[in-house]
Order: sequence, then structure tokens, then C-alpha cells
Amino acid sequence: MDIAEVAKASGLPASTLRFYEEKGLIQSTGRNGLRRLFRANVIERLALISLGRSAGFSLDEIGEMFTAEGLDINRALLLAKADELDRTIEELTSMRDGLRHAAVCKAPSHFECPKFLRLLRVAGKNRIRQPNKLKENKLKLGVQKK
Amino acid sequence: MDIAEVAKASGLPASTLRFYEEKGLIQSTGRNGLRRLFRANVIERLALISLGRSAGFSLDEIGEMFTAEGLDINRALLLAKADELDRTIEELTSMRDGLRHAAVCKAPSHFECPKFLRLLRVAGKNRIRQPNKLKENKLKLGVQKK
DNA sequence: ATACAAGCTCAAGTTGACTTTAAGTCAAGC
DNA sequence: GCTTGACTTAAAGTCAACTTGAGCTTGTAT
Repeated sequence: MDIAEVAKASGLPASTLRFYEEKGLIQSTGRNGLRRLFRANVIERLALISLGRSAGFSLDEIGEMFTAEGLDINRALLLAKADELDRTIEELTSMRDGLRHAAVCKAPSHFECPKFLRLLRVAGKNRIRQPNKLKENKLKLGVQKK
Repeated sequence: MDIAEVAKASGLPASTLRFYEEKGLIQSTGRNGLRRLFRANVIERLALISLGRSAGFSLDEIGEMFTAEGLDINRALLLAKADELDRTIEELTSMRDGLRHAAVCKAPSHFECPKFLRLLRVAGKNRIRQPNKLKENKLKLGVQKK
């Protein structure tokens, strides 16, 4: 496959594919002139990378996961990330409840509302970065049937 | 209060306070020579800002929330953010379950495991940026009693 | 044979939320 | 009078994950 096909199949721009290759996350298997050639299984790779990103792994972490040939998934790392997600989920949940309460709370100042004060205590940690303009993400992974 | 006191009370470095002032998120009420003076209620402001950040608001969004004097919270914005949190929570939950499953799954390739494939479909959207090195966040908000 | 769209490389730019640095001001203490 | 330390400013740096741009090369269609 050439880069355009991979881009289309994965939903990722060619620039990202080059970037991922440079980072060692994917490999091209040769060139046709200048042009990169990819094997079809790169799509699966990219799906895994996308998945990892969604789960909060950094590209570096993802890179450490697949060694040499094929994808060797580090189970401990997975479980650790799952635990981290648990904590995040809990915090986001309090946050969501707090926001809903704040929207209807009648206390004259939020600082006089006990729920709001509890919310303040819950916050503090767990700052969320604004995601990278995820305009429309159109990952078409129907994990192709050969 | 001078900037050092505010820094201590809020847990935020002075550089961040200057940055927030420049962004219009907090105000200093005057100067003693060159030195900024803050009113005590700036601590509450900072607590709100921290809260907003934790809930996923950008600084710009937070800035739009408190108009002029005092904090005027935009209820619609709050509810919208709460809904957004709901979606995020759902996705993170699938993600977490998927990770836990992947860690124990016996299928020869993850691509042969139906749960894993479902996980792949759930992902796609909702990329999480690595949080801003949140070494130790030590917000000491005991919301001071006058 | 020639045009041209699509690739290529390498370097620099973008974003958001800060942090760091360099250079300067100032009150207090020795 | 001089040092020290806490503060000031403006500008530059950081981080991750990409994106963009300039300028060059190529396979393929006319």
C-alpha cells in the first residue's frame, strides 16, 4: 500500500504516518522510488496506536509496548493504566455531579454551599489538558477482512 | 496580601499568579512600590479556577465565566460541560474495561478477540493529552474563615 | 516528451498552560 | 555603602503530538 491508501484506511493524515514512522511506531517495508510502501497490517498497528492514545498512553509508552515483530502487550502496564483510569473516572464523576449541582444551586454564593465546597476539595488534582483539536476523527477501522 | 502569601495560600507558584493576572483571571488591587497587592478573596477565585481546570475548562472558558465583579457562573456552560464529562466518562469506562480484559485475554492475537475489537471501535475519539506534570498539587484550600 | 499530482525531506511552526531566565528595582540589615 | 532577598518585567523556553511550508523528485497519464 502506498501512503495515501494507508491514510485513507486509517483516517490519519500522511504527515502523521511519516511522523509515526520516524518515531518508530510503524515501519514502511520499502520504497517505490522515493515513495514509502506499507504492508496491510500497518492498519492494525495504527488501530492499536489509536487505541493506546485513547486510553491515555503517550506515544513513547506505546512505542515501548510493541517490541520487534508484532505487538507484545505489557500486561502490567495495561493494568496500571486501567487503575489510573479508575481514579480519573472517579474524579470526573464527582466533577460532573458538582457541575450539575452548581448549575441549580440556590445558595447566594457557591462558597456557602457545602456541596460546592466538597467539590472544591475533590478537584485540585487531575488537570485535564485541552485535547488536540480533534475536529472530526474518522478512524474507519473495520479491521479489514483479508 | 503580597504575591508570596497568595502563592502559599493557593499552592500556586508566583509565576502562575502573574500569568493569571496577565490573562485577566485574577486582579491585583494595587502596588506597594512595584509589588502587587491582592485582596484575600483572590484565594476563592483561584479555587474556582482550579476547579474549572479540573473539570476540563480551558483558561479562556474560565475567563468568560466570571464577568466584571464577582463570579457569575454560566449555568448553561456548566451543564454542557457536565454532559461532555458524561461522554468522556463513558468512553474511559469502556477503555478501562477493555484494558483489563486485554491484560488477561488468551486469544492468540488481540485482533481475534471480539472484546478487543469492540474496544477498538469505542476508542477512536477522545484522545487524552498527557496531563501537565502534576507533580504534587498541594492546593490548600480550606476556604479560609475570616 | 512533458506536465503534474503526489511523494519526499528537513526545518520550523502550532497550541495551551505554564516555567524559566536575564536583568532590573527596592527595602532592610550590617 | 553594600549586600541580600523578595519582588518586578519582558522575552524566551518547555512539552507532546502533530502540522505546515519550501523546495525538490518521481511515477503515471496525456
